[in-house]
Amino acid sequence: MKASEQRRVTVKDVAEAAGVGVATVSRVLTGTGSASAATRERVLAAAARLDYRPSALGRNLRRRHTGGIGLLVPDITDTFYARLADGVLACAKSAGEPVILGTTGDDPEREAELIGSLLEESVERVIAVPCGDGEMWGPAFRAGLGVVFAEREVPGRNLPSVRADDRAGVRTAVEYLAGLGHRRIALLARHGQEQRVRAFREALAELGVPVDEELIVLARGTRDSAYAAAAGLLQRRPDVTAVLAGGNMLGEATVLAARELVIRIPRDVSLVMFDDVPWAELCSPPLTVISQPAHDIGYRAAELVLRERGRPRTVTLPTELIVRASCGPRR
Amino acid sequence: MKASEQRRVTVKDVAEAAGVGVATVSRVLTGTGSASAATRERVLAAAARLDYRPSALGRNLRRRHTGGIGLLVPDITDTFYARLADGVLACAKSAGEPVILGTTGDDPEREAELIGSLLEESVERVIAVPCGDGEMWGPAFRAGLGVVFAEREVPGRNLPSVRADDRAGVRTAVEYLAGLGHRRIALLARHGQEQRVRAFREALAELGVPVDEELIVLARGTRDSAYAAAAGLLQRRPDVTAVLAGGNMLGEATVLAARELVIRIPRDVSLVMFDDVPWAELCSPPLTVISQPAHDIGYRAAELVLRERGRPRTVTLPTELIVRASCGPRR
DNA sequence: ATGAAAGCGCTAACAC
DNA sequence: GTGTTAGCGCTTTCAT
Repeated sequence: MKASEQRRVTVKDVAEAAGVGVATVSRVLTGTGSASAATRERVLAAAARLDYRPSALGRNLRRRHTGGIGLLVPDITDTFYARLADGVLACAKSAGEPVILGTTGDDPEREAELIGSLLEESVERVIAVPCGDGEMWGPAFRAGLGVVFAEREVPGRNLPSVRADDRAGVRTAVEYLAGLGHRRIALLARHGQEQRVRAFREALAELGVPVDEELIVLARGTRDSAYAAAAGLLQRRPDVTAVLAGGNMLGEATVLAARELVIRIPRDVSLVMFDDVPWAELCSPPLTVISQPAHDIGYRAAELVLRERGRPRTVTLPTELIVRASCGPRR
Repeated sequence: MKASEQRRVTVKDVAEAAGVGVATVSRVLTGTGSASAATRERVLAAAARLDYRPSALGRNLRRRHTGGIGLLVPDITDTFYARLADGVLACAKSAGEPVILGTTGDDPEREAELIGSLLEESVERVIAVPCGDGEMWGPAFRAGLGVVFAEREVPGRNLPSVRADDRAGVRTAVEYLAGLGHRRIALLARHGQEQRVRAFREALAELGVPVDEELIVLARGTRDSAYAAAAGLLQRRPDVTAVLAGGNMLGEATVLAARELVIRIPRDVSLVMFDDVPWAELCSPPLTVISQPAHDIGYRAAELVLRERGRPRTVTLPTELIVRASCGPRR
């Protein structure tokens, strides 16, 4: 007998074995409706004896949706998103829901494709770090999809999202740097993090530091792009005295580029990195960072998408400045 | 009109719009059977006009299985597994299949739970980094699940798996260390990496270095456990002169523990870490590593599970010693 | 080449 | 309290 010929145990089998109708089995197993203690007992026993596992396929088709959660991140290789995913998984686990993971590579087209296949799978809840301007979310909403955005939000519409407090984080970093005497501060950010760019401009303005647009450089979410951005900045503007890297990959790229160009941190340039990662402490020099609760962002997003369908809430989580050794006074 | 009241466009709608039967629509869309060029045209046009998306639910129920791939890793926060997952995603994307991610935390019980829910979802292909002795895989095989193991394998049974060449990697590291004059070499490994432990003993034996069992310490797959293992080893045996960390988290823990105990690397102890990660180069000192093709492991595993059902193959990928600055001659 | 009809496994009306 | 029945959306014989 080949393994592939195994017939699946179904409600019908259980019903037969327990001497009841299929509906009763369904009721007992899902906890819906009522059943006498005696029958309940018999059904449970039969199910256990046959090692019955309800088919999610049948249930989902009937209910016309999947219980699962779609999770869309730019890059699972970036520890920030890995931690975020971990948070989502932790919450989904307690709800017993499967998580379907997709990576967008920060490409709106890929994002649209992924949304499409989630729709095909009848997934009705998704957590996403959106890229692009959010055009592609139209079909999703029309299909009744419950969406919670994480880390970033889509401009325009007012949609549920959970994010770190970028404004406060950037502001804290800039104030710290300015307090050390820095004036030519650069910002390295990813596309889609306009929030941080805005906050950066504001913080500078409030401190009376003129905004030099050439010192704000945007990168895509790949290591190569991050490196190019960092190296380009450092070469083009050797007068920068401090840089704020808007993410751990950007921070990594900055350290690498600086070494390559024999620019010493913090003697020649100070560095503050967004997102605390384990290696920040191991780095030479240990990096001063703005830590973000990546895990919590994921967890809260999952809570929102799971339990608060419809209520568009937006959650902002605090960041924290952790001073280590990558910043010094203005040279 | 509430969004949730949207009725899904079905084959029936398309059939009606195209003036044909549902069977024809199905045939045209799946590419099965035959249809005249004219009808094909009409069906395609109707489908496009109605923005029809076939429901995976219906199809899967009918076919009695899901196309998706289950992916089980110990910890998505560990960059090795994140890169592995990335490889799986890359391959799954080209096949258009969704990936369901679950984390086991290296806990056999959790692993069993996850296998169970994959079975409920009728997933028929899974890629897993197994933990435990593989008892829990029995039900999976009985259900006809196609499994490919990654990074580790389950002892006993001969099952498809793709792994880095641990034997060669460990051997290379040990030879390198021995060549530097080291004799009291410790190994930090994870449970489930018995392969590496065995290779370690063999390599030592071949070089005529006596095996000191106290110098082989096993940890669970968490940061805390890794730190405890590293710190414990370094404290208990201040005479060790070199350590081989069997994974990036173990390496991280070793650097941290060494700093805490004011043990200098490489002056006091040399360190070789399994798995090259971006921060290895940024670390102080830059870490000498045995690099592993994490992405490829995932990609190949996905290829195997997708295209080579049934043929139990086992793939071994090469590792490479990358010398940086964390090793020195025996003090 | 194409349509009608039979389910896949499940749940929710609806009867009793 | 419990059984019967009608689908959910799709693919696949089986006729035509």
